[in-house]
Amino acid sequence: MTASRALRGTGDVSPETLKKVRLAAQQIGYVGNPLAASLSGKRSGLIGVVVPSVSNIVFAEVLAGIADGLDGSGLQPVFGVTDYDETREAELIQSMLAWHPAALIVAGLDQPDATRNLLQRADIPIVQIMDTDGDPVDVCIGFSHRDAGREMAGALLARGARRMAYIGSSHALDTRARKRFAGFETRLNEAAQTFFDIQFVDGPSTATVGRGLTEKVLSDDPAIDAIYYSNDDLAIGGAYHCIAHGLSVGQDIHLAGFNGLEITKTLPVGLATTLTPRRQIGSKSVEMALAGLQKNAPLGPKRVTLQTQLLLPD
Amino acid sequence: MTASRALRGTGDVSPETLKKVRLAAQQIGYVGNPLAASLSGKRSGLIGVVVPSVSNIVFAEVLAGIADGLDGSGLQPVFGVTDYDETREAELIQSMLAWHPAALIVAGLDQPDATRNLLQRADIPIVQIMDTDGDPVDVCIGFSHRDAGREMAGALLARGARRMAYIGSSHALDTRARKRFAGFETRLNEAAQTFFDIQFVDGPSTATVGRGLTEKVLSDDPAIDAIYYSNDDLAIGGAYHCIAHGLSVGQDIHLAGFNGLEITKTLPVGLATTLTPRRQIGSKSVEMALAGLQKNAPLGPKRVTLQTQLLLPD
DNA sequence: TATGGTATCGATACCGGTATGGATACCAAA
DNA sequence: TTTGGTATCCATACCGGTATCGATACCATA
Repeated sequence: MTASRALRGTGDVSPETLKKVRLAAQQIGYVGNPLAASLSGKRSGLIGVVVPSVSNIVFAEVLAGIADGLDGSGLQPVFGVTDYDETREAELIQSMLAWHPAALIVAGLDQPDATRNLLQRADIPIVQIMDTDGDPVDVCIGFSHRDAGREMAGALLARGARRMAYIGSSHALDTRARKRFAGFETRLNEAAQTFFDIQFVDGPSTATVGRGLTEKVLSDDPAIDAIYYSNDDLAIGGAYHCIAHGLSVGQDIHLAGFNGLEITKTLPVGLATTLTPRRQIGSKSVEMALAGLQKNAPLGPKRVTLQTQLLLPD
Repeated sequence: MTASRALRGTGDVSPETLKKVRLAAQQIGYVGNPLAASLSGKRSGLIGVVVPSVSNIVFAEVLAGIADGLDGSGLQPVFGVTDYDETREAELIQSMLAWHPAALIVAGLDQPDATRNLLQRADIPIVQIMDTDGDPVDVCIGFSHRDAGREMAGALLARGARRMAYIGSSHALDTRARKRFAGFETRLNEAAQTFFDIQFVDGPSTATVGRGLTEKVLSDDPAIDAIYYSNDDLAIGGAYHCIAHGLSVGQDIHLAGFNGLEITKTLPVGLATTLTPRRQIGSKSVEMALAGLQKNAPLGPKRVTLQTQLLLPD
């Protein structure tokens, strides 16, 4: 018992005993068993992370941020991938909770009620990330997709675009893309405009798909002068189409993506996009989770909204 | 005890008892505590994953493959990110092992001896991934970077390239990039050739950096007729430079990357690249780990080499 | 000297499962 | 009837820590 206290740095151990214990531990190469510690103590050493995808660079960067934020905390991240499947998400959360994690980080605010209840009952900090348009179970951090969509619409209108099309993920799957769409459309309506074409992607959003749909949209209606894509991958495909067909982006047509991927920065044609603080969301979400563990600490804000940054070509 | 056996499906439970137990469990909403199970039984429910980076899409896809392969196995993946830092890697592996995971998946074959010993002593399946040029601690799955480099060199030579440059990650950090470089160079030497310029990237490999270094290489020596990049991100930057400057890729200059990222497929200029089976490495590595857990199972191969695929523009 | 307080330490009881080796019951064979 | 085997079930002892509380020693104060 004294040894346990000594190694953990909990009080009630004399300096000399502490030294002796440390030395002994060193010599026999003692390594604590966090499994046992988690089972015994109230505090568990695991933190659950549930994201819809990792092969998407956006969530990968969130994971990176989480790993970063967790550095030195002594917590190990356990992750699960839902593949945008609500059933799978519920199962995953179930099985994560069974491990009695110290906290849970979950992407999105729009879980079905059953899942929300599950989270609520868990009685650990629940940090919902990537979105702030809605009510968190506990706390959330991210940004407003609705505002991002609306802002981009405004920017395109300001550039003189009048005949716009949308190319994006299926709304059933990606609720955040839907919110951007809604925000964008609202702004259009305010300007007495509307989408002239809407193309939904089913399957993964890749440049290849984006290029194909861009071609389709423009051949169906060559007068289209702006396309809003639900993400940069698709938009890059659109840019490739324009490059290949000699269309002058910024003149003939405006392209707008979302995320502000590094690769859009050097693209030889101007792409509008919204830079999202993904990595920061990851690391901050950890901070919020950790803060939630301090039982006496002042309750932080329920909702942390980070700024996105509109990136427009010259 | 009987309940434990019933729920786990271990034998020695009568059909009726089994039914009763299941029903009762259902009714009280019993969820087992894998923490306790892992502490008690010899088998743990965690599997460790150590990768150098997740914000790199390549490793992100490996994680996706791992999550995929783990689906239904009842194991939870715990991950750690080393940031290409050997010290950090050793620490991470240490702390993962403290959790007594069922198996460990680690990127790379070239850990320092101390780390290898650590792994060796763990007495669980250790699956090293992404590389097969070397000796695994236990088993490994991946492909030969040396061969990939050599193959690409051959392809560029066959296309008539004679004055080649290399742009890539620092060799100190990325041992696999170094192996590709070495393979490439060996092939060049066989053809009595050598690199005319070598530019090392420090910091992350991005399209922006690739574009900048490409500009530098070509302005230093406009006669360069092929550039081998250590990955597609850099190569895409090179492609952007060429597009922006009206260089005819495939004629004036050949560009070769590595990984076969989706986005290179629709790039409006022809980029040579090597498609790597990242996702498959992830899922197969899980299979190998799981196989290693079956104590009586026939010992699988120590080294599984997957095929890469050379993708050349028309 | 008696009393009370503080610092330090250790015995004990869990945390929630699983491995193990009986105990029990029932049936068939001797 | 006795013996032995099989199918089930359960009591017990851990797994490796931590929470809790009592024991001890030592010092200062009355």
